[in-house]
Amino acid sequence: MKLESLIVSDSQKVQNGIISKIKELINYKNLEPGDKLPSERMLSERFGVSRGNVREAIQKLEFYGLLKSIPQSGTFVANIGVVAMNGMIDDILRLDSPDFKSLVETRILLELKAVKLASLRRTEEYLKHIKETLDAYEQKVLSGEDAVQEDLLFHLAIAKASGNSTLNTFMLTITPQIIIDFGKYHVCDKNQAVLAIEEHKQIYQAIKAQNPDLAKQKMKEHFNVLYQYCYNSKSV
Amino acid sequence: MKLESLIVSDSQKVQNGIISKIKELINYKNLEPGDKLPSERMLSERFGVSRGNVREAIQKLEFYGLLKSIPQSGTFVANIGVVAMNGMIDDILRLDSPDFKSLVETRILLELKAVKLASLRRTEEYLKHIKETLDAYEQKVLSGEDAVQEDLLFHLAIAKASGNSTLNTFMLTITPQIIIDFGKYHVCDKNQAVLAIEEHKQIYQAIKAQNPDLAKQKMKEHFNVLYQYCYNSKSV
DNA sequence: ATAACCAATCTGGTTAACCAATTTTTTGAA
DNA sequence: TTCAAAAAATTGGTTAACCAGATTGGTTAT
Repeated sequence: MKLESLIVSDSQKVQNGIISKIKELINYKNLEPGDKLPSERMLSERFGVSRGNVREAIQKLEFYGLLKSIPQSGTFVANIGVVAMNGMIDDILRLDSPDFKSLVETRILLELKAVKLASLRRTEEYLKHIKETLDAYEQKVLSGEDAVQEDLLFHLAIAKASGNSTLNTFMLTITPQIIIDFGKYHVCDKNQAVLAIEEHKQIYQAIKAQNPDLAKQKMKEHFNVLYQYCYNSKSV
Repeated sequence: MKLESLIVSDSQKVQNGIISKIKELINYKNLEPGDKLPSERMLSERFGVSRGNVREAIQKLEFYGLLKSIPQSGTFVANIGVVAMNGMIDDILRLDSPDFKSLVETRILLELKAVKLASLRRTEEYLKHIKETLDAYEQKVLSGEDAVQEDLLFHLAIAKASGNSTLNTFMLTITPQIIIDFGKYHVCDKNQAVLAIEEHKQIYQAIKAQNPDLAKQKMKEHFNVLYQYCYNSKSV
């Protein structure tokens, strides 16, 4: 699954259509966990679409854990009942494109947790990595250059140090979209970049000192501009 | 991106190899944002792999916002500098398979936020949907049947009511894996399922009353068994 | 009657050929 | 010499043919 591209393309629509058809088929045939789906070829013929389209739809459902393809054998309904199957497919079909507000809101949630965990769990190696990204950011800003990338890498380094692989993955997922929107809305200016150097340093020091509450507090302050931008208030 | 399958397959390895090669190429040729990558055919020949493999690798990097393919034109480096590009590709290559602990830890984080947001933002329609899943769960448990699915749908209904599409997507992403692991470790027994009915009702009432703090508190209590399981302590 | 075996068939996965749109090069008239 | 128009080459996307392994049903030897 992708955290879909923001534009709902035509192929997206046909894919959703196929997913709906597969859902109907599972209900109609009363397929239960472990049952085999008709072959890709049969599905493509029955639905009147190409086999590639069917494969894409199956892969998407496989990503969400609803189906399981086994080579040279078939595609099987995962170990999940028809009720949850229906509910989740409906959810998947109605997945909204992520809006900027929800992206930022979620980013803040993830980062505040990540910085706490990083404070508790950081190894010397990860701490060193954070320090490197910190220095790189400072150097870039002080030389007057744009440092959006280095800022990003500092935050990703913290996520990596959190020791939570799921958190890290999610951060990697939303970061590119955040960057794109940041560029679009011109959130960062030079002045803020200079101020952020000190904020970054304080966050780093708190992580180094293994003080999770302080680290979270400093990260919160660092995000104030984002809060303002999205909610027009200092706290949520 | 997928939140990769837990087994690192062979094709996974060759894909990571190709991603590494693409990274080296970008560095070697000093490609900057907007520059065009060599065509898929040239890359497949240069790397000695099939064009399909190259396409997969490109699509993965496209998912993380690092590349952008334009039909009948070419594949381009996204509007992100070489520094962030290198850092993010390294992160992507080193992405760990999500372990159960990090999944649960992240799930709790997401749900506690979701239940607060749902309390604040729930519409009558979403509230009704939550109520439906609540009743379905109760009925299933009281009739002595397994109700893992209905439990899941209750939690997903709350995520949907949070009004945060990114949060909702992430919940959908980790839920299947949680279910699989739950089944594996036999976390839920009949007794807990009955107790959970009351907990669900209290959560629902708090959301209905638009009391975010109470809702979060009740959700926290509901998760106590998970905390115990993962940390051997009642709170984190 | 049963178990072992084998070949025909069916499966998802992979590869190569094809397509339409785009870009680049060529061409020829002004 | 210039520039527009057309043709050739290149692009990512799509489709159809092919592959190796799993399944299945029938057959045969025990």
